[in-house]
Amino acid sequence: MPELPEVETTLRGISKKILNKQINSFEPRTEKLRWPINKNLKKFLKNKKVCSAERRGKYIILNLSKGHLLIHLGMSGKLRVFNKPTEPKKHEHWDINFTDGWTLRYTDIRKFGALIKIDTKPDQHKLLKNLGPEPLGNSFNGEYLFSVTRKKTRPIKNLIMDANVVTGVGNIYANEALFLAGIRPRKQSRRLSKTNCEDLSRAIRQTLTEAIEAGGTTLKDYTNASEAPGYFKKELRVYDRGNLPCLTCGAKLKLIKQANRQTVYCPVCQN
DNA sequence: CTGGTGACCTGGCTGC
DNA sequence: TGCAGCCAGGTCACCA
Repeated sequence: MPELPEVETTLRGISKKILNKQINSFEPRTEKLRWPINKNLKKFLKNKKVCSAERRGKYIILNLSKGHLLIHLGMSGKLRVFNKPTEPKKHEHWDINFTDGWTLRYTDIRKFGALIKIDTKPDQHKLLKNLGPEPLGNSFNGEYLFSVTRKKTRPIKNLIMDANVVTGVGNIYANEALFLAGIRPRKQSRRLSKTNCEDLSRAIRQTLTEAIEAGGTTLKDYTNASEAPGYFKKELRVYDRGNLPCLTCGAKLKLIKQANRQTVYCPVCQN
């Protein structure tokens, strides 16, 4: 579910509601999500203040008065902040309760998300230290993409979905960006021209930016921190449209399986 | 080093 | 209706 725009939308939704608040208690209701939840986390979080919140790729980092908390939403995770504690339902795996009565609650049907305490500098954590540049940042551009595609034999879609090449581009937006750039997903990375790389980096930036402005994509059940759906779905041109006509030329969109993921492209518009 | 695959987990949908 | 089988937005760990 959550790709970069959904994570960004979530972060914006929770930030102002939790900033500068002090943590009263942490209540886990599961032993583990993707990894076991650190047993010292209750103690670690007690009385800590949330100084700032930021995003790195699809990770949310809460910077505390001492230490950091790393949150990943996996495939189905959601964060919500509310001030009237309700009885936690199934799949609502943890709460961070603040001293003013507000609660940050995590819901995740598939338990692919993560909650990790970090004592050192976050960017040196093994999950973060190898991440590629932010697709919306200045260091991600055609020149960068050109340099990392040289000598790479793997398909370009696999490459841009590799978080160590560029972080935050998931399946939906990889499909969309490749369509926008007119490049076939299976094209070998090293075969991309300089122009291809410039088009693709621009397409990735544009796709993500538009999705953030729309509040993320809602496919099945994504909602933002206020439980509102995202409105980007109506903007999707290829994802989830296999065998339907291309919105540009009318040709039947190809649906293939690539790297175990649904991949859709237009055989006419993309080369 | 590079690249491909399995695994994690649950629910929803399809088709028999 | 029931149920087996397949699929899903992510990505780490492991293997060749």
